[in-house]
Amino acid sequence: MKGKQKAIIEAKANVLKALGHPTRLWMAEQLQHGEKCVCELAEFIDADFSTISKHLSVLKQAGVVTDEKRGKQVYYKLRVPCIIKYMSCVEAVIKAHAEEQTDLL
Amino acid sequence: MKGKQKAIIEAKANVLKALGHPTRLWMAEQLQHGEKCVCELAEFIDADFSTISKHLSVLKQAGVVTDEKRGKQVYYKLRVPCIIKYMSCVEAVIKAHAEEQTDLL
DNA sequence: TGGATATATGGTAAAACGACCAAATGAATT
DNA sequence: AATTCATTTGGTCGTTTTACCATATATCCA
Repeated sequence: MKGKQKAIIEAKANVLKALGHPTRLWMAEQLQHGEKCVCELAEFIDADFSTISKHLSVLKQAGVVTDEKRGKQVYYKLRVPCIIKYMSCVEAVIKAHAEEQTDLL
Repeated sequence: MKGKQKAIIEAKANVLKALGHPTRLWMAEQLQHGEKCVCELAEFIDADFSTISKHLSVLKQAGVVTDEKRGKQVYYKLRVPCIIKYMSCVEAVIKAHAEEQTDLL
């Protein structure tokens, strides 16, 4: 694989990897209808604030979200909202997979 | 978050995580137009056969691909092809992200 | 200015991951 | 039945991830 192709696929994998954690995926889904501040997200996540902050940082580094500080709070939003629309397809995967496993019983 | 919602989001994150590795993403992309056997994929990957096999196993466990043994060979295919169509959106993310970083210079 | 609030950063330990090697399996060929 | 080919599995080890705690930073309010 050539250098550029390789770089592209690595960048794409990085985006998917960033979304590949339950907490981060949940956060991204919460942002699909608009920005939220950290505290709004944190309200529903049972983890240390520092953990939440680091997850958001991973999403940001991958380019999935952008952040903006306003007053005391930092607001995050999806850079490209389609990233979450895709979830319907991901759901199709797990549904098909689950059905197959159920059929085994 | 309730048990079922939690399980769903974990399964979805698992799918994204499975695709969140350059080698595995590349493999999935190779399968977008139909099945391939392990040896066909391996031909272009510079890694041990056992490594390749384990990557395929991760994709399979996540439900992204299914496998079928025919003769001496094992053929893999995407369970739900849309999983790769989504990549255009992932690309939009990295493009937007890259542009922003370039603007900083 | 001092204190409270919101968020980020550094350190650390446990767990998960990824790559390799060696060995096992399973199907086809001799 | 023995050998070969395609793939998987088990073991090991260095690297990365994740979660927590403690501490820092930045903004607002009194």
